[in-house]
Amino acid sequence: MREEDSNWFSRWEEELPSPEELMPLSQTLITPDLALAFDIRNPNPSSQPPPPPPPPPSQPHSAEFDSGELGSGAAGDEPARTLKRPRLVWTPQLHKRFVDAVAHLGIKNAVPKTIMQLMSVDGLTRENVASHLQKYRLYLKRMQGLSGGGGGGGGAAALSATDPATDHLFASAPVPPHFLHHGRPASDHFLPFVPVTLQHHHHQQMAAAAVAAAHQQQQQQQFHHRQIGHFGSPPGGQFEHGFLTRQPQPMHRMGAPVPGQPPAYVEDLESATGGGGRKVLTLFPTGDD
DNA sequence: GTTCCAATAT
DNA sequence: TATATTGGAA
Repeated sequence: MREEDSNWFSRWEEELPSPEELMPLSQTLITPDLALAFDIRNPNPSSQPPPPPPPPPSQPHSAEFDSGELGSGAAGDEPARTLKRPRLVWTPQLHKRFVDAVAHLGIKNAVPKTIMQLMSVDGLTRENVASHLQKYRLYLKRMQGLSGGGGGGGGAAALSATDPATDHLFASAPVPPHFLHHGRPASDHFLPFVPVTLQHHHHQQMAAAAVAAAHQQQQQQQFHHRQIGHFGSPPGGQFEHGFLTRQPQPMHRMGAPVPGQPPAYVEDLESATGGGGRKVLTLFPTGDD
């Protein structure tokens, strides 16, 4: 049934590559390195955490981060390098950005490094993406397998056929149809991100205040909100984070004729996609569930 | 030398 | 289970 297929396309076309949708996302992961280097802690545990991370000139004490303790072992000397980061939790938002990046790049160029660059998530490493990509590919392959059966047209069949318990995360993001069909770059010839038009916005800061529970515009999917142990999360306080999206790193490419450098995306507010509800994108659940 | 990818480990 | 880490290959 081609009709269903085309239907898919239509849907995705709308849902997918909107540069605007892609760019504004601002995720922030604080790496232990940076956290330590900048001494990020809880400057204002009272109510509003408006202060971005200005250069913290003074530091009374290290917060729960290092503080000494647990001296046994070889930890306590040079924390900065070779530090193990906490496991990255792939939130639906993060995954969405991941999928969008892959969709824009096309399967050919969708390799960890490129994906990571386009995602522009601070703290995200190539390994993180690679690992996720591996699993994502398996997911796609699986879907290909059963979408070929006579069931019904891909989407619906795939959705119902896949076990929600097996891949809820993946089910939360739209899957570019061409992924399932053939390896072809989504970009025919025009698609390297459009350097978002600068939007003059006097944003002061975007520290997430961690508010309402997370409900996206996505389909009716349910997620398990789980508390994750993150980096500088005070065990009894609120989380603090909110930073800058990763900036283009001064890296010189070696023969990579792919899309030009990831333009420095300007931060921007995300406008709801017709839903009407504006949502604050926060990295972690507030635990207010 | 770097990055990808699949397998394997935690 | 989900993610990290490893090791071989391009």
